[in-house]
Amino acid sequence: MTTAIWWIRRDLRLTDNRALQNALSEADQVIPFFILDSHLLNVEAPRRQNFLFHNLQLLSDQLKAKGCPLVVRRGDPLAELSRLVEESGAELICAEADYSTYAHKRDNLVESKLNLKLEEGLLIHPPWAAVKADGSPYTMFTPFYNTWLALPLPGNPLPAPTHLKPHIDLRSEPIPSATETAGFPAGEEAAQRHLENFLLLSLGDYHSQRDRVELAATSQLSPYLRFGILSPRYVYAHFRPFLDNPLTHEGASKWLRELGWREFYFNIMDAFPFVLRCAFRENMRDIPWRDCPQDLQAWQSGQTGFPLVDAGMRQLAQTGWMHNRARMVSASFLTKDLLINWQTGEAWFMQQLLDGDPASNNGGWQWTAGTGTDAAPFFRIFNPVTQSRKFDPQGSYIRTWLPELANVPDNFIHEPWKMPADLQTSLGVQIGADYPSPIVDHNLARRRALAAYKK
DNA sequence: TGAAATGTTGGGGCG
DNA sequence: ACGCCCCAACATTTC
Repeated sequence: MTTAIWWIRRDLRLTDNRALQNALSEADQVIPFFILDSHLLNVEAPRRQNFLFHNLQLLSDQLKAKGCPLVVRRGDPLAELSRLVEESGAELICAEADYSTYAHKRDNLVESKLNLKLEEGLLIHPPWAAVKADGSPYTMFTPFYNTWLALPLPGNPLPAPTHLKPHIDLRSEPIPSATETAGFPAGEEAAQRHLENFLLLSLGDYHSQRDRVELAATSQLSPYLRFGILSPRYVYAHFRPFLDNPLTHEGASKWLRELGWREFYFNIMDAFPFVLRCAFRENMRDIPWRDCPQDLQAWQSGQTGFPLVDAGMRQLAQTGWMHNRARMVSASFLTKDLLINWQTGEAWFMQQLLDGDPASNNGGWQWTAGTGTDAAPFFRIFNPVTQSRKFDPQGSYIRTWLPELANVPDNFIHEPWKMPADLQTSLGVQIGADYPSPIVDHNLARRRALAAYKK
C-alpha cells in the first residue's frame, strides 16, 4: 500500500489537475492536503482569502462526497508536510508548479527535504517554453506571442477522477468560514458555467466590445484562473472551437492574446524576478515621483473628480474587480496625472483585487508606467475625459458607480465640473461638495509628467 | 492597448 | 474672376 500527498496550493479543482493525476497514478491512496500557510495568510488580501476559503470549502465537499476527505493544517509548509509524511507514511508529494519568488523558495526547500514532484498546470505552456532562438527569454510581447502560439498544443485536459480511495483518518483543521463573492460564484462547476456563458454569449463580439467598460463583454475569468478553479488548458480546450469558427474567430483570436499576456508576464516574472521589486528598465528607476498622501487617498477612494477614474476605483473597492480598460485609465492617472510611483498603485491593486496575481498585476503596472518590458512609451498619457467618451459613451458605467452623478445629463457626464452653476443647483449636485472638483488639471499634469519622465 | 501639436488641403465667404 | 482668410477635416510628427 503506497500513499501520495496531493498538496493543493493554487489548483483548487479536480478537473485537469496533473498533480492529482500524478498522485493517483503513482500511489494506491491519495491524501488531498491544504496548508493554511502562515506566510500567505499574512500577505494575502482578505478578499482573496475569503474567495480561496469559499472555493476550498466546495472542493472539500466534493472530496468528502468521493470518500476522500481534504486534510487541512495550519502553519509552515515544510513543517506541516514533514508531519503529515510521518503520520501517513506517504512516499510522494505531488503539487502544481508555481513561479513567484516565494513559491520557488518554498518549493525548493521542500524538494530538498522531501520527495516533491511538481507538475505544470498554472499556464498552458510553462515559463521558458517560448524562448528566443538562443534560448534567452523574450522581453517583447509580440515575438513572444508568435512563438508561444506555434508551440505544440498541450493536449486534452484531464477529466476529473471518478473514483478516489479513502485514506486513513487524519486530523484536519476547519476551513475558515467564507461569504459569497458577488459576480463570482465559487466552485469548479460554477466556474465552468461562467466560462461557457462567456464563450457562447460574448466571445464573438469580444474584439469590438471588450473596451466598453459598461458592458460585461470581457471573460471575467481572472479570479478563477488566479486560484486554479479552472486550468488554462481546460479553458483553451473549450475555447478552441470558437477560434476555428469564422463567425467567432475575430473575437476569439483577440481574446487568446489576452491569455497570451497572462503567460507572457509569468515568463517575465520567472526570468526577471527583480521586476517585483523595481522597474524592469534601468533608466526608469529614478523618476522623481511625488509623495502626496491626499492625492493617493483621493485616487484610492474614487474621489479624483474624473468620473471614469473614480467609477473604476469604486468598482474595485466595492467588488474586487475592475474592467481592464478602467484599470489602464486609473493606472495611467495615478502614474502620469498624479505622478505617484506605480509601485504604490501596484500594492493597492494587490490589496483590493480578487484576481490579484503578482505576475499580471506587476506586468500591467509596469506597462502603464512605461517602466517595463514592451511597455507603453512614457509619453502615452491617457486623457481621462477622452477615454470616458470613447469607452463609456452614455456614461452608464459612471452612473452605476457614482450614484451622485446619476442625474447628470449625457453632455456633462464625462466632465461634470463644466456644468453651469444653475444646472448644478437644479440637479441638486454641487461639484466640489457632492462630487469633487478635479484634483488636477489634466493638461498641466500631462506636461508635468512628460518633464519628470524626460529626466 | 494615445493624445497634443503641427502641417496640409480644400471648400466657401467675401472684398 | 481672383486672392485672401477662415476653418473644418484629415495627415503627420512629436511628446
